[in-house]
Amino acid sequence: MNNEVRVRFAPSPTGYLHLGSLRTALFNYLFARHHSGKFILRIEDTDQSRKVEGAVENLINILNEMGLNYNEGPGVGGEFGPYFQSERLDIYKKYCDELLASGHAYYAFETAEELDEMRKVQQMQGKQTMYDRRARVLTENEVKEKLASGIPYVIRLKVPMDTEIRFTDIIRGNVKIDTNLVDDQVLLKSDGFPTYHLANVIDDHFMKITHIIRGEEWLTSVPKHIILYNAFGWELPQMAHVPLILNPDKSKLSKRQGDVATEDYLKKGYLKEALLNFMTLLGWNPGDGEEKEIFTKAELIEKFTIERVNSAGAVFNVEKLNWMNGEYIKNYDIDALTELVIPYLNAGGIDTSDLVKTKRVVSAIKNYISKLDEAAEQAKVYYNEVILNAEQNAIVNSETSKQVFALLLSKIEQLLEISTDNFKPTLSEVQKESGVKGKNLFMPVRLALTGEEHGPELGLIAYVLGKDEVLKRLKVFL
RNA sequence: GGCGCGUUGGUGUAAUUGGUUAACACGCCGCCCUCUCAAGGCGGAGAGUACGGGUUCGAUCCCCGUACGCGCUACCA
Repeated sequence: MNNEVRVRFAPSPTGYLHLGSLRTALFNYLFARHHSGKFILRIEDTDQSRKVEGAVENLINILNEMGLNYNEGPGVGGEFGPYFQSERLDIYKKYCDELLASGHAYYAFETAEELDEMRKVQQMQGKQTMYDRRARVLTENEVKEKLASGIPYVIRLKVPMDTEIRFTDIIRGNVKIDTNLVDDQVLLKSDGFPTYHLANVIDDHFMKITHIIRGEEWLTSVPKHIILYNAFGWELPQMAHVPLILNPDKSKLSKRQGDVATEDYLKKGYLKEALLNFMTLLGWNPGDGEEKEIFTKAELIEKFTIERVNSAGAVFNVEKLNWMNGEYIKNYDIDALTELVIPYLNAGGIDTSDLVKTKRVVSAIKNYISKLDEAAEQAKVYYNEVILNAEQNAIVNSETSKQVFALLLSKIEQLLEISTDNFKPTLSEVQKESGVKGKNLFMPVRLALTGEEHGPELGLIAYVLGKDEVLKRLKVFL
């Protein structure tokens, strides 16, 4: 139990689940399950100015919908809560005071305007913009006075000078950064809330996180965290910074260039299994020359290791997602698929009250769609009323067409039921006996049954319509 | 600008960790199937591993430099 793996997904509630976050959550989840460890959800809601109504609920819903169930966190509890940072303010305060007392942090009183001014000057001088650590020289009495007079303050980290922080990232290997380049980060804001850095370190420690798996954008702030761990005398968890997901132009995946919210993809009819499979393979592969690409969640859990996560960013390729989603649709259990497809058919104005027919339709279209929102368009042909234009009427009313219809009719009447297999042979018989073949044979039948010149193979159409409906439609043109 | 990270066909990834005709998938093109649009089957083009130097009998793989891309550089996460 002592060596139990504990990882966390710690999003700030922005209102939707970004695909990049989804993948981070996914990697954490797979890692935890692979090691029979715990997957924890912690909400990083320390930025009061960015609060979004309902964001947390939405986040939890999507996580659950995606099947990334967490062992501890909002709603499920756990012995290391609370799991909202906004409910842990007293903890941060306490440890910040400790830092102050041990000389690892200090008070600073600059206003936002003063800091802006400072940066502007630095910029003009061509210097690096960072806090000039001016408050470090304040005497104890000066600090006391300012505090007493009620001037707003922040607490900053006292970064040790002239040294180098080295650490090992599971994905990136050894990284080193000169501390002179590390900012005296604000730890506690003037509103009493902690910044990410402070809250993160404290929470990870008390929640006994063993592995920090998060986005690459955090890599450069690791030194700040290490300084904090050292100041507290706490053991550093292992770290793995996963690569970013990119737009086709290689910039960080953004709203401007398409959908980035997981819920948008779900809405369009990407199956969660496919999305999970695809996202996992973006920047990871099982190695060993494995050529398979379709994996069940259980397989992913079994094979997943963070060591094999790539270090380079990966372009999000929707085309491939479409293909993979199509594969999942083709192989999905038909009853389950039908259930999933029904809302999309209804949205397209298709009446699905006849479940038997609906299921036939779904089995007919599943090979032809790559996402569920294409279902209605594909299914339309099976619900069409047959309305023909002049040209099409001429085809249907030709001498040979009438002959074909009559023959076909008599043969179908003898069939017990039309199946996907027996319709084509029946047509072949008609061909032999009537001498009509090719387009002259098929097109009239297609038009009579669907009113369309294009569409799926006739066997499929006849099967979906069923014997009675086929007969009915043929009789119209006799 | 500074610092950090990265770089294998258009895209996602392989390559028994220094010895392969650099492989697979998506996409693209062609053929077959065929009444049509697809699907499916078969095949093809496409990288000499960003570039330049090393180390080595031998580098996709190790080292250095350059270029390019991305990230960070907030009292946001």
